[in-house]
Amino acid sequence: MNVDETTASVERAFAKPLPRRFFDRPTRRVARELLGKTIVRRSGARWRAARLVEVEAYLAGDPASHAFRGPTPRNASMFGAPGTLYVFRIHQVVCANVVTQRGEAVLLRAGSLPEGSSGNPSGPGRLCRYLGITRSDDGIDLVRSQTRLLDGPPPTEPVRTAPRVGISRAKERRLRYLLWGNPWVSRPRPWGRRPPAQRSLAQA
DNA sequence: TCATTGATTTGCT
DNA sequence: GCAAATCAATGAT
Repeated sequence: MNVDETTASVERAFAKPLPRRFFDRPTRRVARELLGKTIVRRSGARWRAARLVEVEAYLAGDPASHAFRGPTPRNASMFGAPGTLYVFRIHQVVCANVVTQRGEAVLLRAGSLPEGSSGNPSGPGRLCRYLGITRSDDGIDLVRSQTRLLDGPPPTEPVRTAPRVGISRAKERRLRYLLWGNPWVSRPRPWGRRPPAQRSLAQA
């Protein structure tokens, strides 16, 4: 889905979300392939969308995962069907994950804005704030609800991995996936002071 | 019931 | 770059 599309074409795309089998695959693969996909939230004729530019994988047996110690009231939706949304609160902020296989999920860390939209979806909390995701969205089905993931053209930027952000355990695992050079990737950005290529600025 | 901790963000130095 | 904000889920007592 592209940034300058009309509501009509959003509706068309909305009718064909990523199928459940997309999510029911090894989590790292889903994470990598979620880059460039678009998350859309619709309420009536209004909609908001972001093209994912940064995610993190949380795996079974992963001490950094909320599911590491098994199901609890908070993480229950991580054990739901593939394509379930897992929303949790951290400090004063909510973050959203896409459930893949049982007890595993992909944290949505940052997106880029459709042309003409304003907001700041650069960061897990900011992305949820931009999309209007709240705790009450925990457990919704991304295949059938008014919040969906839509396919799109493959990213032009290279996909790179990096250590995950803000965790205290399993810090060394490179389970953060991002579009290299994309200005919407949240901090810390793995490239330096300046963007690695002018070309990537066109992706904003 | 109590203490600890955190998949963040913001603002200040 | 670093620390404070701020609160509920979680695990320990």
